[in-house]
Amino acid sequence: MSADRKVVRAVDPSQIAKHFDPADVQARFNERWEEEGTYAYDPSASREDSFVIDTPPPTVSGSLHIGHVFSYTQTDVVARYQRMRGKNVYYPMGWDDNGLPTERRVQNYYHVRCDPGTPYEGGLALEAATAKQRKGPARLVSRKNFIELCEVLTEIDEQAFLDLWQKVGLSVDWTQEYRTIGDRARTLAQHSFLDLWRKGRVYTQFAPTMWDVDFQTAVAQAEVQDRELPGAYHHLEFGVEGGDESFVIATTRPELLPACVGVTAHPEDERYEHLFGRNAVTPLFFAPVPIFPSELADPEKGSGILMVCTFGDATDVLWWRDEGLAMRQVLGRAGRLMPVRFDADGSEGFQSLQPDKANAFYEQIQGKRVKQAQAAIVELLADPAGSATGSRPPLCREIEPIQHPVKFYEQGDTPLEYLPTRQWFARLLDVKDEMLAKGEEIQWHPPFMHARYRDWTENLSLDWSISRQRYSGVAIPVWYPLDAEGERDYENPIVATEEQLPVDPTSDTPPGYDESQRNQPGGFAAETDIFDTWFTSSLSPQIGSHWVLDPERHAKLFPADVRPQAHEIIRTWAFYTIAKALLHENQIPWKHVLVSGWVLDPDRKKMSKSKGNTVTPVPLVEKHNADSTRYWAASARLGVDTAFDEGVFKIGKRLVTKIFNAGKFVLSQQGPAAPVSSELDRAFVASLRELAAQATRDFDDFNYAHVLQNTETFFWTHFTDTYLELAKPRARRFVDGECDGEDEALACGSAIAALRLGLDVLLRMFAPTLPYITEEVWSWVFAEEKGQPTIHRAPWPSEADFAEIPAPENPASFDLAVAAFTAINKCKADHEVSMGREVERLVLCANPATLAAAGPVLADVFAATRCREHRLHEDAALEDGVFEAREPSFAPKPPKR
RNA sequence: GGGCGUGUAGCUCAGUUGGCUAGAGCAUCUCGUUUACACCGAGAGGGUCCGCGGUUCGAGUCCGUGCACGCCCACCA
Repeated sequence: MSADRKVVRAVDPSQIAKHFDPADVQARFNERWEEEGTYAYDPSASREDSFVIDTPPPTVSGSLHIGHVFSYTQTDVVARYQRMRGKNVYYPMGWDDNGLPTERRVQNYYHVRCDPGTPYEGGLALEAATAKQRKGPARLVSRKNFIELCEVLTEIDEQAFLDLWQKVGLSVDWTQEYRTIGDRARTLAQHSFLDLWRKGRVYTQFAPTMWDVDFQTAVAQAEVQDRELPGAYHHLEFGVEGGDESFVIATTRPELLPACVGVTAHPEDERYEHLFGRNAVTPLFFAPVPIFPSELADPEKGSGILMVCTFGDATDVLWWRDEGLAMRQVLGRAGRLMPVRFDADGSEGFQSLQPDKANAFYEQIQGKRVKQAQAAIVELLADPAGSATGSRPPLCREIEPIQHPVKFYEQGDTPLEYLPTRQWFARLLDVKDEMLAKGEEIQWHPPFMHARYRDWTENLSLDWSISRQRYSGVAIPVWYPLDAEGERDYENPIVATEEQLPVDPTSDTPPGYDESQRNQPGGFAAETDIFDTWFTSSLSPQIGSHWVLDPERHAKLFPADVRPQAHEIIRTWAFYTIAKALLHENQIPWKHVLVSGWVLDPDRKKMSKSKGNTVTPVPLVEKHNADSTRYWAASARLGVDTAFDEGVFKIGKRLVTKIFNAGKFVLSQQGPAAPVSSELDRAFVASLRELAAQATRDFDDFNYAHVLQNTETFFWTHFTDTYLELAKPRARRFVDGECDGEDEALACGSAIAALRLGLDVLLRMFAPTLPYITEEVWSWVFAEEKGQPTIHRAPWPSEADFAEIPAPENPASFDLAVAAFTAINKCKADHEVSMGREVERLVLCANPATLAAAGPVLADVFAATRCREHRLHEDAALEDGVFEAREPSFAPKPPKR
């Protein structure tokens, strides 16, 4: 070897820990990454050079779930890839800490209820309620105290999430943290409202709305879900005014009988045709109500004729509106039957042909909740005195149990009711077509998720109800003028000015008024409602970009590149975010939606607290390590639900250990610095190059799982099990003192260079998924050698890594070497000798073409298998590329030292 | 009731545009251990690719149909 040849810088393996210690490595690098701002967004970079992520702000009041780790890690893998591609990655974290879920958690945690009538108590600090306290009535606290409790608890909850994110190594830029209850989010949500108001996109209306009687608030169509519940048909006999006819209706809600305002059947139903235009008489309350035909009545269902109430369901609302029926509201906002009076002329809304009897009956159900009222009215219906036709009891047939879908607020426990209330709405029905067009412009991953959005949008039937009668949230920036009688003028609300934002109408004064005029006739009154929490979170891209607060920044961050999210909230979060971007700026909010799948329990059932099959993430991440956990998450493709399998964590752990050991071996090889020149090395590099190209294509399509799988397979089968073993003897020649000639030096140097290139490229390909082990191995040599202190800012492998290296003479060289290597290993296994055992001699057989083609790499094979003497034998019967090792004789087992 | 997805080895999953003599890991069995790694290595066994029908020279892959499971949605009589 010539004297001027440089020797590669190698690590001393004794300086490296015997085993990989994840806890130490995680702590060390988390600190360093934060110090060095490894993941910081650079606001000066151009839009084209940036990659913008609209991170889902987790609902902090929800419990930590293994699904969080799963989906957020998947996004992080994409973020890390883009960063290595040289993109300036904007990767923020927001906390969704306003809205009903927060309130519900506060109510449960402290066992309190908000009561706006209770006076404020300064310095109120509560502990989590004890089991004993929970048995008693909830403590009433003022609105202000309640909101303060929300603040305190969400901060605790946010810390738990933050800890988890750091435990799994999310490469979030923590300087870009936001809260949906924070000032910026408030300002922008209120600005959104102002903009929509100016554009005529929001309006207020008194109308029947879906109402949760426990939370006592309106809810939107998107937050409603059906639950299959047992119910029962009750068959009630109705009379007909001015005759002795009767008919029987079937109802599942007999308690709404006093609210009956009409009766309907299908127009072509011969049984009831003759009744249209006449009045029916209700049992118990003797209310005369019109009988009208409707296409919506199904002759097959129940008895084919049914009662219309204010309001039993959405169809009742339609009939009530279309037929101009009376309003007889019996159900109050708290879900109890309100006091009402029946009289002969209906002057108070409740007409009855026999008011005394009607009132007597009603008194028995008044004040009861829906379920109790139902039980009570069933008893009353057995009383012949309540009959509208004669002396038979009006409940005329056995109660028939059924299972039927009932609407619930998705966070609620009691069925929803339709109550007439005043609400704010955003007009979405008239932009359906534009919404659908925007959906086409967005790339959905996987593509079938687009159908979820399209179906929901096409079937939208109500405008978006954006007001909530709650406390923790962003205030609707509106006041109402009061007339001389002190009545609110809802037609002419006073909307806040941009300069006032963020504004709280309950303490701030509307423009042109004086605080002394609050709640005075001729003065003003505050809107006390808050926004639906989605009204704020649908602005997450704009909250990140600062929107109107910083137009220059907004231009660089909006629209975002990707929105990662779960599929069950396509109809809410994705849908509303698209709506906002459309209505405000006629834009799409992001170019790609990445829809993650779910983690199912091992029996492929959805995990839920009630089933007790949830997995708590923190102990799991601690038991395995961050990289293994990330390996598990990144193994699942987008949109695919995965059964939870702890075995996958173990495989990840094994991979991490292997990377550690392979890295230690490769980087401790000392030898001449030389280019990759030997045929086997060139063939190995050629396959590595192909792997990298494929991985880049996959990653550009967000197919991180494919990249991981292919890289892992390559690492194991092409690198550690084969190439590393085949190149090992040659790489060691220098240390073994067998590198005297120039050719030997070049061959040794070639092996070391190719091993290092293999490790270097594979580390970078693993880096997005396994940030800790790759950073650790990177830090031993590459960080200094390449002048890049962190692998997470190193360039993603590209053609540039391979440009200097000549293509192999024969592209099949690598596979041929492996085939020969495998044949000799199999021979050793068949003879039950160790892989390391020396072979005195053997005969390697293959067909003539194969043998000839493998010529240039066989020396490495014989060296790796420790064959001292060998003979090649042409056997034309063997297929191309197949080797067999025959007639071996093995050296004696060396004595144990 | 409508829409979408899934169904491949005992388990968890890959299988691009139809070329498969169907793969990987785990688990099982056999063998092997001084020098990167027992958190290891070599080898073996294991499958009517959910059923049925069709298109094709050829189907795990495309079409039709049925079944099972899951999810989303739907007008509570």
